[in-house]
Amino acid sequence: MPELPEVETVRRGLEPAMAGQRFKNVTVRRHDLRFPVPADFSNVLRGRKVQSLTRRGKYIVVHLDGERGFGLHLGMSGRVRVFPKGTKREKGAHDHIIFEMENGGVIVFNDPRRFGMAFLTGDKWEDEKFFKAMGPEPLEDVFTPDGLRAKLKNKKASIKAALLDQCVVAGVGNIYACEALYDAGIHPARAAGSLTRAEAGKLVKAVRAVLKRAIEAGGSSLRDHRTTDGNLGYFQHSFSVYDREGALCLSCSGGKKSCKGIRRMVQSGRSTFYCPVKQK
DNA sequence: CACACAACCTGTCAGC
DNA sequence: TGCTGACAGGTTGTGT
Repeated sequence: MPELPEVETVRRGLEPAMAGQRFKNVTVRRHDLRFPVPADFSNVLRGRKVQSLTRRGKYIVVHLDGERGFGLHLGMSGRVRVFPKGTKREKGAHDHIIFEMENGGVIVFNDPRRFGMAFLTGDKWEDEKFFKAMGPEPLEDVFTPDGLRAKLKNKKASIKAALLDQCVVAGVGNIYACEALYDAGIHPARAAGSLTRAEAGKLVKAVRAVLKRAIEAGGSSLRDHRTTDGNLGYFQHSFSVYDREGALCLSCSGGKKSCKGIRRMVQSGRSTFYCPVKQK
């Protein structure tokens, strides 16, 4: 479920439920996520007030009053569900962390595959190892064609693989890498270092546009993506190429070009979808 | 160093 | 209906 747009959607759903509130109790039902949840996680949070929530790449960072804070990552299958006071909380088989707030609200972190993470941060959360080497936020001004080009310089790996590298740009995952390359008209197998200045410009624009659209749509993603109130995201109906092998893309269905449709290939172990006519 | 790939773990879906 | 295998949004560690 979770690339940048989904994580941002979760952050927005979490904000009203957490910000300004104190943790009454935090229960870690399983510590064995991608990394062990710190043994003192609950104790550090209990009684503390949440100041604000930010997102960095695919991570959510919760800032506590005073010092410290904590981070969450949804992995592949993580979900966060908010149950305001008075709502009935259905229990799930993979509810790993339960945050009970002083106002009676309950927030549940659920993650079947347990690729997700929960960790404590110091006062300077940016110093955390997860954020140290992370690339620019794609929706901020720091993400520029020249900056991107500099990162890709001399890279022999494919541009698709490079986009998945969180050091190159933060928050882009498999779906939006495919979608952005399609938008920019760039073939996913191109060597990353071979992009021209103009192509880097197109790609920056495309990444931004695709992510923004997805956030506006309430976080996409796959059939089972849910927002914090349990509703389905609905961007899944508007992918251009992702998971559309064999179909004609918008640009080919309109014209008279002979195109056999969207193709699927595997790059560094992940599915890539692309249109061989539009993407060069 | 840079890159490709396996591993982590569970659920779902297509095919037989 | 039930079984098996392929595959799934991410990240890290290992091996070439």
